[in-house]
Amino acid sequence: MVARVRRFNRVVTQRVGALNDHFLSLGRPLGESRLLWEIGTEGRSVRSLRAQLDLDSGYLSRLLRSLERAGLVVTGPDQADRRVTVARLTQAGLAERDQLDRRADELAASLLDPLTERQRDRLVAAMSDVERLLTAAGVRVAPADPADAAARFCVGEYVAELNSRFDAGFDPARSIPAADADLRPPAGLMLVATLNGAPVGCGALKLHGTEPAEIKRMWVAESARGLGLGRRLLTELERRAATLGARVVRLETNQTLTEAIELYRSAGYTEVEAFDAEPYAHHWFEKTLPADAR
Amino acid sequence: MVARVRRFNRVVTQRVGALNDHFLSLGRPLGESRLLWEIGTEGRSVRSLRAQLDLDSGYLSRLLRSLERAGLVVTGPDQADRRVTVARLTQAGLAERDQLDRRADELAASLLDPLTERQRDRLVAAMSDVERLLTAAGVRVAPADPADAAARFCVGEYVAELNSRFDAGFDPARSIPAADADLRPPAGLMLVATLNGAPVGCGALKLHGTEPAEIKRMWVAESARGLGLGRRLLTELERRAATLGARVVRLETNQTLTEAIELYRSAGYTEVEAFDAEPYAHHWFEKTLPADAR
DNA sequence: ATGGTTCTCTGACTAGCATCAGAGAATGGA
DNA sequence: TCCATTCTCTGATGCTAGTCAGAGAACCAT
Repeated sequence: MVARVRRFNRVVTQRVGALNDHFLSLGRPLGESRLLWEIGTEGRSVRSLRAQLDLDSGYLSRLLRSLERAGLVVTGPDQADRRVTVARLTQAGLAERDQLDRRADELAASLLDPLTERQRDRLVAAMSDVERLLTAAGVRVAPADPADAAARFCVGEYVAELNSRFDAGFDPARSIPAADADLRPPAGLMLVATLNGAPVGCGALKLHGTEPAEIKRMWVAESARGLGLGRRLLTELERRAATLGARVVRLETNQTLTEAIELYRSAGYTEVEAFDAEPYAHHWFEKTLPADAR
Repeated sequence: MVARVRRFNRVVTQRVGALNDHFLSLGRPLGESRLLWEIGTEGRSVRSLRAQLDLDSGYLSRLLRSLERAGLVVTGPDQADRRVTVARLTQAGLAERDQLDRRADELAASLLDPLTERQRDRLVAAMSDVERLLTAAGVRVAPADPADAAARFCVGEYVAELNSRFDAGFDPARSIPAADADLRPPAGLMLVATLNGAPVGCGALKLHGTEPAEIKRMWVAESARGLGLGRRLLTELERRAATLGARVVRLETNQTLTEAIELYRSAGYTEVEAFDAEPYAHHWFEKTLPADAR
């Protein structure tokens, strides 16, 4: 299995990676081209570019200066926060970015070109699988403090989504509360999933000693669905609940969250009588954790 | 379709490419590590390294000098041709190469690690597909002179294979000859397929004006089977035969070449009476070229 | 207002990757 | 034997990528 992955790595870096770099440099250093691309049509703050491309601030500054000298970029202070510099593409910069776009299309087409129709279809299908699964493999799940920016972001998205999906909206003040302290060891814990540094999912646990633990705040970003992330978060929460003493985990959910309900059922949860008075819940589930996980 | 390929390129170069580079440099410049790897356990001539890695001779020399200084490599003149330098790994060099090997395994494992069993199986299956099809897309098919080294190599392999597969061996002297001149414009032509510079297949055409053209010397290297290369060569030969005036193409083959017979049938060839006295043939095929190809 | 923090920029520097020109040894064919 | 060619190496040189330290402006909480 590992040998197959290595073969894949070799072939792909040779055929795609090298070509990619070569195609995307239009007589310009690769770093500059990449930066030009990432600035995008709308312009971006230097701050966010630095975070995403993971570049040294001095280095990035120099790259920008070089693009500016070439007349492809203009920079200026951000209105809201004048420490922040915003970079925007000029007409010439936009034109060059378009050209990069076209080159990338050509590169992709050149990969497909020598193949028959059927081979192309199979290649594209296989590429989609690989891309999806590599993305899934790139998601990191780790405990986080509920007050962290990433955790806050996730919970905010979670609330917003419930509010848009529940028939009568969702007001967290009316729901059974889960304060930060409840989701922080030793009372509980919170897991946050990140992809390339951006938060894309979360899940939390309220512990009650050997009494059933409660699963809370299960959320997966729109962009990260179909990667099996919900199941991964759920499995990880169960594992941690078990090692922290729980023999049973339970949770409640709303009837509009059909994919979540499906997940719980397929993960071995069974529906039980209401065990609390959560006003937004229609279904209550619980699962006895396997003995070997405890 | 192109957009999907581009997504794939982005995700893969990010997750595989970058990691690859990072993993494979053990405190040593990437170029040196790669060179160390390519020298292999058996040692290689500087000449072949330069050809494969496509490096400047001065640059390569410097890299070798650096590895030599580090005690990982020894170089010496080749016995057969004392202009050529042969590089061999020392014990230390072999040990470092082993370590690179292990790192590459780790990298591959780290890609699979966060996934479930099922996801891994799917990922590996999709990777195999992508790898196979990208390899297929990397094969270049181009006309070549029958006297070129690559063409000679292919025909040599072709003869060797027939000799090993035919029940009574194969002696080209007893077969109907096809001299270089017959396979060179305007009398005919020869196509050679190469993968990363190495010849992996061939096919030839003997033209007879508007009379049926003959297909000869169809061969695909063991290592390049399953890529649809036989079909691609055949299609390309037919196309060229049509543009050069032929309305029909024909060929003869031996009963032991079952996959070739299958290819001809599925490509629309029908079996006909013997049209020549080729002693090694059991089946004679012909195909009328579609009018729009002429 | 003040002190700590955030953000960007400049200067100084290093390592790596690469190319070109030319020298010198070995080879092979006329 | 001689001349063209092949092969490798050294020297000179330039660009790219990236790091580190520190300065100065803007911001924010107190």
